[in-house]
Amino acid sequence: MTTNLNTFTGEFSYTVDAKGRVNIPSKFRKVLSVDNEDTFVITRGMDPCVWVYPIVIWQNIENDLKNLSSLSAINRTFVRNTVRYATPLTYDGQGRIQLTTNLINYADLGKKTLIIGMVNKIEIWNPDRLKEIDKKNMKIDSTAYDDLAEKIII
Amino acid sequence: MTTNLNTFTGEFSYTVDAKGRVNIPSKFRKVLSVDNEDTFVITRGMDPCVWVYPIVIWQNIENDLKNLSSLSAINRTFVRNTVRYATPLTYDGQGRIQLTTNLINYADLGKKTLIIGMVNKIEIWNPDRLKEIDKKNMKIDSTAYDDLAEKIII
DNA sequence: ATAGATTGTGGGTAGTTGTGGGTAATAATC
DNA sequence: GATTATTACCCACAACTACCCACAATCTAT
Repeated sequence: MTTNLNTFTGEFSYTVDAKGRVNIPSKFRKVLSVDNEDTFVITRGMDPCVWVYPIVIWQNIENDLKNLSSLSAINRTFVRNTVRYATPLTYDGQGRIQLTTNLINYADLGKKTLIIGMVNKIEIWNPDRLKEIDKKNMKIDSTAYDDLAEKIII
Repeated sequence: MTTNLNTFTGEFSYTVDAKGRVNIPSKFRKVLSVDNEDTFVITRGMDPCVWVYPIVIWQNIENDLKNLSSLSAINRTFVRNTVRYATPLTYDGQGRIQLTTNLINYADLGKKTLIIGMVNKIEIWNPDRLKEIDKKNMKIDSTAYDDLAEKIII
């Protein structure tokens, strides 16, 4: 195996069927480490899209959250908003996951979708929504990347 | 089993029936470890909602409370308010728990409820009360999350 | 180039889940 | 002790979900 496990790159276009199922690209399923047992966690993205995590990656987040005391109001809000829309699900024999209506509405998903590898997670987009965001981001001054330049060498 | 035991995520909407029963989402019942013997402890949340713990998790909390010295007035108040409204209960053949009138009143529960997985516990909300809290929390300065950001990478 | 395997998409069916209500056992009240 | 209220357990049913099969399009390898 050459490729990194649980690491996703590339863009694919797929359809959401009448039952709310989408295919996870076979390239992504192939790099899923076996301890995931074919299971992802889907949740709201920070942008209007669906985020899909391999479950073993998500469990690290859960474990961190467990250590936050509920005596603090900020902690409670943070935990609630983080896990509120998160659902673990296993893909079926054809490699599809069943989306929740809540997330379909949030990401405004129709029939046509774009599935994008985001290194440690996957994003599912309505192509139109993504186009809008892309247009908005064109205006970002390139100096905005300067901070990142210190952290990442490309 | 892939998913963490006694770990709850996601948001579900359910109804409280005329007898004061609510369904525990089947996804939550499935991740309950067997040593709970289908039993939860319900109590007042710190927010205006009902908290539902797997009984084995609650027992850990009780043990922590035992270690708080009653010499301190704050400790005494804290212990009293924490355990005062706590009731263990088992779900019926259809997966429902019977709420107490005390907690229904406290959380102002009507027919429609939202059940939210909060990792190590479950919250039962009146949707309107939650909307209010959400609105209030929108105003939280985002710097308030900075401390959390250092502990948790999403 | 062709055969075989894989992949994406659609649909059917049996089992599960959420919700309502009924009845018998238990507890509370007078 | 008799009567009423409350709780626990059971049955019913519609809606939904998980699982299975089918098939065309694409890819892989000889």
